[in-house]
Amino acid sequence: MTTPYSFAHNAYAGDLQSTYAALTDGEESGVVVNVAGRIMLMREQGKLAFATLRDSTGEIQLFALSAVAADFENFTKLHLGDWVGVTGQVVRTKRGELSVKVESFVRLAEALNNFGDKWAGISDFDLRYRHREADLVANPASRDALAKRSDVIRVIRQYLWDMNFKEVETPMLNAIATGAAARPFTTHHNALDAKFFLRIAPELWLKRLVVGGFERVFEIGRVFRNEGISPRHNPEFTMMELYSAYWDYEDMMVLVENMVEKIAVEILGTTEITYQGREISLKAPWPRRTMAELASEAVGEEVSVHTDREHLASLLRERGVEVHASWGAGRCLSELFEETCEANLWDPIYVTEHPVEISPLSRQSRRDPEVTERFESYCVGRELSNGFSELIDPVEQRRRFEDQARLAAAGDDEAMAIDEDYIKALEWGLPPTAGLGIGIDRLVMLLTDSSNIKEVIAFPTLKPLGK
RNA sequence: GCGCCGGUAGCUCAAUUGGCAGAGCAUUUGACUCUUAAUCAACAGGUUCCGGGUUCAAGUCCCGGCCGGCGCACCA
Repeated sequence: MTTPYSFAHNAYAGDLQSTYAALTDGEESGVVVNVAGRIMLMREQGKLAFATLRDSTGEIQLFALSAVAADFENFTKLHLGDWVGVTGQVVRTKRGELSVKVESFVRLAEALNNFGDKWAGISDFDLRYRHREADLVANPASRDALAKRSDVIRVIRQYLWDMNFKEVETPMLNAIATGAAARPFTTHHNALDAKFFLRIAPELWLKRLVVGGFERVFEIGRVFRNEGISPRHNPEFTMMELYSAYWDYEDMMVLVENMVEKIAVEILGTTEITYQGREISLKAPWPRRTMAELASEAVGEEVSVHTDREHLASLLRERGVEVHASWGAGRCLSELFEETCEANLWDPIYVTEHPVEISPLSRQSRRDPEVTERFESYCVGRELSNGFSELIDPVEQRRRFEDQARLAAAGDDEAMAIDEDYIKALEWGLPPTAGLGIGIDRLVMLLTDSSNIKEVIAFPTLKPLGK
């Protein structure tokens, strides 16, 4: 059976539903339209047939009468899932369903596979993720999550464009993987006969653009981290990073809470949301607490980056954490915070003043040189964003990289690699700048009440099927 | 990577203690001029994820493997 190469489509289901909302039962509009989409349901009744047509805007009923529709016999032989183009008058049936009264139709494509049970859809995770196209047809929640993801990114872009941020793109293929603490994927360039790493963060490139005079930049793009897959981790995920010259971390915290509030209001119409059955308010401003304060409250005694390292280590061991020899007081404090506090941070909160030891790209605090002007926002027990006043001093940056190199030498395969080109860039002068990173996938999970990151990624990473 | 759980018709799911592998939907055929997951009747549909083993007998028990979910580890 040959199928057409195009269809003179001129109407959408959603538009028809609103335009003809006032059409009364049994009334005919006199308007003929061409609609197209997928047949989702079919109800035959002798010389009548009703079908439910779905397009990208919604659904509308097709009403076929053998006396009116050309080729009525074949209309009733359409399969669920077939794509059709239909020409007919907009009417409302006697029983009140807005319909296109079929005058002629053409099958645009045949569905050889079905889309699961018409009531239960497709629920098998393996099938849903390996054949997401079928999942999207079968499951409204899947369509909704990916549509909201698109909306989130649109709102972020508009928000930042309105603030004169420029959207830029930086390399994904890098000679060294840096800008974050993570193991990279490796690949090879044949013509250059060179080893490359897929980026783990765009951070350093973006700051080099600030050095070059782009005072406000952002990038939304994929980053790759060679780590385990879990309900909250996909090996490739989408990071939004932005940098603004002349800002410090407090300015950046204001941006984050306002932007997230704006996203929630634009997309959900409210800042009051439910995640996995628990209420959360995303309303700005969010509380700000230092890591040392939160850790102190949790352990019931005053601890900070100035606490004796061995004492912090013993507090960790009491809690069953294995303490590595390379960890200083800063790393110990951070681990203590993660062990005792992180999972309990349900409503949005900023955790600030991370130790220098675990923040190799952050600028030291004006208050205390052992901690940095860094923040992480937490929500539903997870990190939502990470930002800081950027370290702009090339000499100090080199010292920090050298500390990282020592960690790497001690066996930490996630320690940051030294980037000479970045140090050279800082020597040309990075103005006071604040930076931010937000994991888009996790933000979308929050806004779509998704418990698994795969739900908000069109084609999540799956293990290839063995033979 | 480790632990727990799961995989039965195209889809959603049953199958008692180890005892003939089933239903609904989809598909096919037939009936039906206002249906709404239409209804009714009939036909057909199986490597019970794969490979071994125990047993008179395995979807069910044992071993190994594959894929997935959840937890841990790693991390954002």
